[in-house]
Amino acid sequence: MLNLKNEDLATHAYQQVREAIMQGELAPGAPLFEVHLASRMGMSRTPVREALKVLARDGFVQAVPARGYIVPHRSMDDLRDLFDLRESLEGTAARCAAQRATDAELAELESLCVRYENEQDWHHWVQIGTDFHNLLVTAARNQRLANILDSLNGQIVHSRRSVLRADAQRRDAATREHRAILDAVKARNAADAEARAREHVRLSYEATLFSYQSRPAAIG
Amino acid sequence: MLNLKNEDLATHAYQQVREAIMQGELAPGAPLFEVHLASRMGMSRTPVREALKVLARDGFVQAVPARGYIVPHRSMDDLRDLFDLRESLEGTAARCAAQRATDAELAELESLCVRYENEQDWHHWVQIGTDFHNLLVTAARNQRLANILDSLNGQIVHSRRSVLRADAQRRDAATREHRAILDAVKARNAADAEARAREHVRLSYEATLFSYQSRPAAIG
DNA sequence: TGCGTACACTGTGTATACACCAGGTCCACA
DNA sequence: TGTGGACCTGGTGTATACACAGTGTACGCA
Repeated sequence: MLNLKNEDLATHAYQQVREAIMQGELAPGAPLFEVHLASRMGMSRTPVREALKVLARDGFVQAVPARGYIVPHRSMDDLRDLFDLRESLEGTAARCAAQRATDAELAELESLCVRYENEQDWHHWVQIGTDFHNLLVTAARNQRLANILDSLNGQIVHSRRSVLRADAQRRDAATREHRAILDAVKARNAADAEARAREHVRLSYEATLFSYQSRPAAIG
Repeated sequence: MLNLKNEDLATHAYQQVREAIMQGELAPGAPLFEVHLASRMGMSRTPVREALKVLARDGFVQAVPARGYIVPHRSMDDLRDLFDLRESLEGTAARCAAQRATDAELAELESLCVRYENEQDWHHWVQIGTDFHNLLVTAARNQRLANILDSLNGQIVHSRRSVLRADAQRRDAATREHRAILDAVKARNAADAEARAREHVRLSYEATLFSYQSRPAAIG
């Protein structure tokens, strides 16, 4: 097959499958067949296989020995593991950002935070929150950290969205927590930035658990 | 090729290449060619490609767009990034272990720690230290965390070994630091366990930097 | 009717073929 | 002698062929 884009097919397959899982088009429990994915994306099995190997390493899909792959169900333990890691790593990101962010980045973070505080439309609000997090991680100047967080966040995007959609109190709290993180980062107070970021993740975990108790399907 | 072992060739290739890099048989800067690796390991390019893709994701090799892979040089920034992540994640591992380790694991950790404190042979001492770390991570009950730490540690095994070999004071300090971590874990004091583990990683980073200033080649 | 076996189907694991691309070399020609 | 371009070499990216494994089903036989 001719490669029309300036990007190899394996990368393309990785992004497509990952996106499909994150959007819920591929639901937990769904088996993933190389042939089907390949024909759906108009390529051969080879790049699809390579993409699936990496997705499995990241935790987006689960390898079933000699039987292929499935989209994994998220158990409560798995959710706990994901949030434990996020707490640790978002904390590190905030700490490093407090030490390393440029003034331009701080200004941009401030601007995002103000928009975050005032945005009414739910979809926009979620997007601004994501942009804020991403910029904070960029400011931490650690590409490995960014890659790991990107992968972890991709795996809980579902539960996060459904919690925030259902819980207005949590939205307000999240907004205040972002502000607290930013204030610490702007003050170049690394220890406080880390503590605030960790607290933020811990509280979202608690909200997620609470939401799960009332509506188990939300986790997915 | 017939698959004689009960393990697929891609997995085998992954382990072989990773091990070769960790042992220094493949030095930083060395180009990695699929064909050569494949013939060296007696398999075709296909499983080797898959292994390299995952190794690149882990950071063990560096993809050169359209030109293959090389064993990456570790810059000072890269070393800093690796240690920042380790500090965060070893801390989390210790915290979780303090909460979740079984009594049998605590007993085994104690036994390893005593052997660590008394071992004279350098190679054995390093091995016991590794076993101690691994058991601590196992006790944390978080497979993702274990995978990430395994990969990070694999990437700094060189500098760690060379620092410890050259610096007897650092060896003594590391021994005391392990003891402090274990005491906190045994006391089920999660916060203290995390703090001790982080301190341990921070101090090894400082020792590594110091070692680098006197003998730059040690980092590799 | 109930059970076991053979076989077709459908998937993965691996090898291989082929297109394409980058870099070096060598030769023709100014 | 210096230079430009054809071509060779050796690599990746992708498609495809083939071997093998697991599962469901249909059929034969007790």
